[in-house]
Amino acid sequence: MTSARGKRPNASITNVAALADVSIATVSRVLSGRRTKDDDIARRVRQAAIELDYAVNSAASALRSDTSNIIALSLPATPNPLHAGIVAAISDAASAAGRQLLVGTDSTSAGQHQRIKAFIRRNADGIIVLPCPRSGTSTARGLATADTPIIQLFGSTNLLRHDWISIDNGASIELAVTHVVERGAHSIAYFSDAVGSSEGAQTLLAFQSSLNMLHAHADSDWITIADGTTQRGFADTMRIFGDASREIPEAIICASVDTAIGAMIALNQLAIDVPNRVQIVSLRDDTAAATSVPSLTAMRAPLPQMAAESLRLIANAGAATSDAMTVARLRRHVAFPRRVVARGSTRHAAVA
Amino acid sequence: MTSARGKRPNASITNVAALADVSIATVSRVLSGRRTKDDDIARRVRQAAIELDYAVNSAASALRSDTSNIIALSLPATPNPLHAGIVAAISDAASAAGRQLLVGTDSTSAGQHQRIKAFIRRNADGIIVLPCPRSGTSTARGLATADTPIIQLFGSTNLLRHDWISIDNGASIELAVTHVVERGAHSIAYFSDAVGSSEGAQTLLAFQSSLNMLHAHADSDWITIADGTTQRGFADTMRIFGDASREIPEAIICASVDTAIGAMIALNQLAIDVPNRVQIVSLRDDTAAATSVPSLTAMRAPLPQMAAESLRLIANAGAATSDAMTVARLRRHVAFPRRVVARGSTRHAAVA
DNA sequence: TTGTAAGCGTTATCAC
DNA sequence: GTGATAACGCTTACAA
Repeated sequence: MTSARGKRPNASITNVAALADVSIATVSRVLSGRRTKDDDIARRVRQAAIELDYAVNSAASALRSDTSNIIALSLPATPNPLHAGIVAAISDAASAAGRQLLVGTDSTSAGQHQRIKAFIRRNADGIIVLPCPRSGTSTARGLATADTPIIQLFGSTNLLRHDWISIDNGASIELAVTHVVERGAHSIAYFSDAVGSSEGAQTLLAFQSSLNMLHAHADSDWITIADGTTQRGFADTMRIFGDASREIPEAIICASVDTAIGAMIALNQLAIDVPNRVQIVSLRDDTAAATSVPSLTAMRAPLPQMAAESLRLIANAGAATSDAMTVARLRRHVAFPRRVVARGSTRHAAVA
Repeated sequence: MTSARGKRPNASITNVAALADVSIATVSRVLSGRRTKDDDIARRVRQAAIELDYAVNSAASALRSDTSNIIALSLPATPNPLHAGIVAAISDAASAAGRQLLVGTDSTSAGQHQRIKAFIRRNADGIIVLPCPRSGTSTARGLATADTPIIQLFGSTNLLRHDWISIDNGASIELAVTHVVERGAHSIAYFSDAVGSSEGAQTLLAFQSSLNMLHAHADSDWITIADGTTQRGFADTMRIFGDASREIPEAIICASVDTAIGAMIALNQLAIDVPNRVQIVSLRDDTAAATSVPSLTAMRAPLPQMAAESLRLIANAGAATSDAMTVARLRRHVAFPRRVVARGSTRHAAVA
């Protein structure tokens, strides 16, 4: 029955001002950091705020100052396992910047367009969009005039006509090839998945040129293009490694974790040692990679960096528009390579 | 260069009132549905709103009416593939109820506690919490007094002392057993994962009692408890099905998709037909289940229903508290069984 | 540096 | 049922 228990649910700035014996303007200035001095007044205000368990009313703050401290994220509704990591990374970055995260999912680009407009109405500080597949250019038009910064995250082409943060697939596979070559592999198989023509072709090209650059080679039938299933990895591996009379590659690069695990099961059946006889790298990562035996070396998108960069672009966009106004701003494009997470399916790096 | 291009970015209720030649109070009433008549005035107001591309300023609305139209969701930061589906389901349900979704991720229950307090400060209409593993009871205490409804979603125990929506594991496995028995299986293997003692034990018990009830049986070494990896499914299946001199089960129930796929690869190696000789069901679903060959019958949590129920509980909580006030409200617990998604690894249902 | 006071756009209250 | 008007809690000129 102490007074602490019956704490008033929502104290307002007026209560704090009264308790600290200053004006509400001073309270606002101290708590928002617009008043830098750390004297007795500042201390009294902060003390009063703590005592009353005060926190600014975000609705009032948003109404008056026209800034919501909200970052919005539009996702495709298709439950992609990567989405969970993306949401977590952006949530973290937003929290670090003192902002909250509004999320919406839609299954069509038209729905996504509506969603983005709703975000703009909410006066979000910035909007991050993972475009739905085959999102038409229609998405871009109606949003061009809005002054809320919009960032496209991922996607194989710049569907929205805005700043774009994506994955550098060419650099990623070059890193994968480098990883196994540095660990002693001279011959490499590549189990590609047949993602959209341009992206898949580009990655394949980068694989070939990485081989040349690093003096490694691949027989033509070591490069297969199919789905990303476990069975496919198993079948391709059985075919390529099952014939004892032929040369076998010293490493496999797989487009998916499932394919890599299928390959590992097949190699285990054939009594071919991983990683000493054959090394395996997956271009994607997920929880199964860490739990397999041996654990699977895999690449992952640097989500925290990509999220931080998104927020940085959003923050800068505000400055840019106030400067350039009606002049069309340059669209920025930042592409990150995936990072290698070294695990048990590749060897320790050779000491030169 | 039409006037449409230069459309004023944010028209306010005053502009709409002027254009419709009514008072702002009437505009508010018409657009918020508090005025039911559909006469000329209502039409004029709606027309004017469309013409000006007007949408209410949510900050002002939230400030004045003390209701934010925001649902908040707190997730563990660990990137669980299920999270993507959960976010999508809740986003859909929230959109259907005219609300937006605020999301925060945290890796500790302490962080989650802070997050929830921030959501309460944002004046969220309701908060949905997926508790972090081993979240202590500390999470519950400080939040008990808040009148913002809080719902726990998933989790194996009611960590928060609030309404709770979860999965009925016993009913789920009973449905799985029924599914294969109805399709002709009399003997069933179970590849369990060793999730937390209570939940795992409970599911195992339900498996046994389902067998009894449906007159099916399982040899004791057909029930294995291990991790959920593909390799484990492969190894267990090779062991149980590889000895031609022994009886083999007519169905396998697997705790994970990966394990089920490992089993399917093994059966394929052993030239045992799926689904005609052996049927397979996974207790979880993911994208790999649909793409395997044959595709994998799997169970999934009814996320749309669970999300809708969450919002229903939140909506009702408002009514309940205004009635009961200081009286401790009864905590509600709703448990949904997973649903079977029938695919190619089980047969067509036998016609009785 | 501080306090005073004017709004931000909406909904609630009150007369009519 | 409608319209004038007062609030909601905060930020920000502007005056002291």
